[in-house]
Amino acid sequence: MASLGELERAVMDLLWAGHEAATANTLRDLLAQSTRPENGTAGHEGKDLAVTTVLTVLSRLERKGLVERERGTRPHRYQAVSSREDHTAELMHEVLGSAPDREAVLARFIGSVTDTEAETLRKLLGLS
Amino acid sequence: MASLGELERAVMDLLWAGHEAATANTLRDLLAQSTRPENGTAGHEGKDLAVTTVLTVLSRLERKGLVERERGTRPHRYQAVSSREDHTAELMHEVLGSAPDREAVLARFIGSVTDTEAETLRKLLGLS
DNA sequence: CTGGTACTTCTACCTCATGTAGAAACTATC
DNA sequence: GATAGTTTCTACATGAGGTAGAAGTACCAG
Repeated sequence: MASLGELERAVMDLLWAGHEAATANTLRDLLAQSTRPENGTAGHEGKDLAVTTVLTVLSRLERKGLVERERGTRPHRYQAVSSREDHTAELMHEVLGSAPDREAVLARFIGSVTDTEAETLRKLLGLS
Repeated sequence: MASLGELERAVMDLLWAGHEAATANTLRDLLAQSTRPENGTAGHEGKDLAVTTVLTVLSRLERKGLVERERGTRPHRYQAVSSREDHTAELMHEVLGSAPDREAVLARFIGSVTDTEAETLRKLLGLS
């Protein structure tokens, strides 16, 4: 249950930006941002979607457990449940988890990581 | 372009088994195996699918670049393009690749790996 | 060579996820 | 209470994946 659609991902990108800034976005916020072309990442740039479209997507993301919605306030506030990094790492674990031979997979995985990243990993594992 | 359906995965499981044994499977082989209940992993256990169903799935897997088909021989022979481990590792890279802050993701990822696996990683990284 | 059997290709249908949005219900405010 | 913004419900279109029939193709037995 991992994959996101294009629009879903775009919305998550906005929410993840808010997550870093510890901001809970309202629907209006999101719409404003999505129209702004600077938001390259957000894909769907300036596509001028209907309000309800974004709402629907937010509901679906909520159902998927990726978004939390504050229903108390009047314009509801939406926020990503976890950071983009956490989410991605979790995804990686999901992918890895389905493998019978996890260690073999890890070996391959490590094999094709950039040098910088290998260095980072060494540090994290207390190797240097 | 990563995800596989349930049946697609089941078929890949069979083909991956063949990959280890360097065997190119025919349709008949696959059908025989899929009916065999020992093949827990294969899911879809003994579901007795129509021949064409499996063929269709194989075609789709071929289109996705996961399966290679020898068209020369009469019963065509099918085989996984890469091992399950390679494929999984590649998937992990795909997931990681979409992240802007790869190193942060790796940090989280490493944080939730079993001790044994951490040890494996140390070995792998120590050598390179 | 000829028919039957096995194999392959084409086409099709169903369901579900996702993108998209209108209609209606709701709420705060003037 | 009318109005404008917000939220919910409902709905349709498209594409992926599961499933398989019908028809075409190839190969062996006789």
